Amino acid sequence: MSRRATATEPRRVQGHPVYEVKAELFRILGHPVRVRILELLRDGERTVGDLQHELALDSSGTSQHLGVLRRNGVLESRRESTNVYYRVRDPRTFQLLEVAREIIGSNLAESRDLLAELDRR
Amino acid sequence: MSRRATATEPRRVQGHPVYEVKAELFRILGHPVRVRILELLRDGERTVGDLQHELALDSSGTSQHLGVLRRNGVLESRRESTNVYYRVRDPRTFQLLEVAREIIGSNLAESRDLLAELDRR
DNA sequence: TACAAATCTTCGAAGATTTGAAGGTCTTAG
DNA sequence: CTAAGACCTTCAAATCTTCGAAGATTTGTA
Repeated sequence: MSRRATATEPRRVQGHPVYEVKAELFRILGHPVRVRILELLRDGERTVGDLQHELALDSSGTSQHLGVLRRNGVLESRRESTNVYYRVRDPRTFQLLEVAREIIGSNLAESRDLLAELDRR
Repeated sequence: MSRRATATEPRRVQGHPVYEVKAELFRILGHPVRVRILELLRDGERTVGDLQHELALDSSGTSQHLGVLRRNGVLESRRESTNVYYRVRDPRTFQLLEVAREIIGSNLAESRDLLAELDRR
C-alpha cells in the first residue's frame, strides 16, 4: 500500500480539481438574470436587443451577464450584421434548470404538507 | 385580450419568482467546499467531525458551510448524542452534480479537439 | 457539579460580485 | 465619409460572501 485510503488525488480539469470547476459552473448560474437568460434561450437563439427587452435591463447589464455566460462556455454567439445572436452551447444546461425546478417543486410541496400538519393541531 | 403577449406573470415560490429561487439554489451550490460536502454525502450520512476531517477544514468553516446547505433545504441533520449526522434531502441534488460533471467533461473534450485542430496546421 | 468533546454562532476584515453611468467599437445605410 | 443602431467595455460605489478567531452551546461522563 503506497497511500492512505482517504488520500485520493482529486481529478483535475484545466489545472483545477473537478469539484472547483463544478462549483464555478453553479456560481455562474447563480444569478437571477442569468437564469432568466437561459430560460429565454430554451427555444433557440435570440439577439442581445431582444433579450435586453425581455429582461427590462439596460445594454450594459445585459452585455455583462451575457459576457459572463459566454466567457465561461455556457453560451456562444454569432454576429449577423449589427446583431449578435446568443445560444446555449450544451443542451444539458437546460437539464440543470429542469432538475432545479423539480427539486424546488417538491421542497415547496413538503413545506405545504408541514404547514397542513401544524394546522391539524 | 387583457395583456400583451410578452407580459406573462412569473410563477412564484414563497413570494419569489421561480427563476430567483433557482438562481439561489445554484448560488448555494456555487462553492467548492459545498460541492465537496455533497459529494462526500453521496454514499449516505456522515458526522460533522468526519466531514471536517475529509475537508481539512476547521470546525467553524465546516459548520458554516453545512449551515448554509441546511438552512436552504439542501441538507438535513439528526443528532445522535454529541454527534450530528448530515445527509442530502433530495437525491435529485446528486443529479445536478452529475449533469454538471457531464457538461464539464464535454467542454473539456471540445477544447482538446480545438487544440488538436490548431496543432495540425 | 465540573469537564471534555462535538458542534454552532458571532463578528470583523478581506475579498468578490453587482450595478449604473459613461464612453468605446463595429457595421451598415445614406 | 458620416450618422445611427447594436453591442461591448471600463470604472468606481454599493453590496454580498468568505475566512478565521474567539467564544457559546449541547451532551455525555466522572
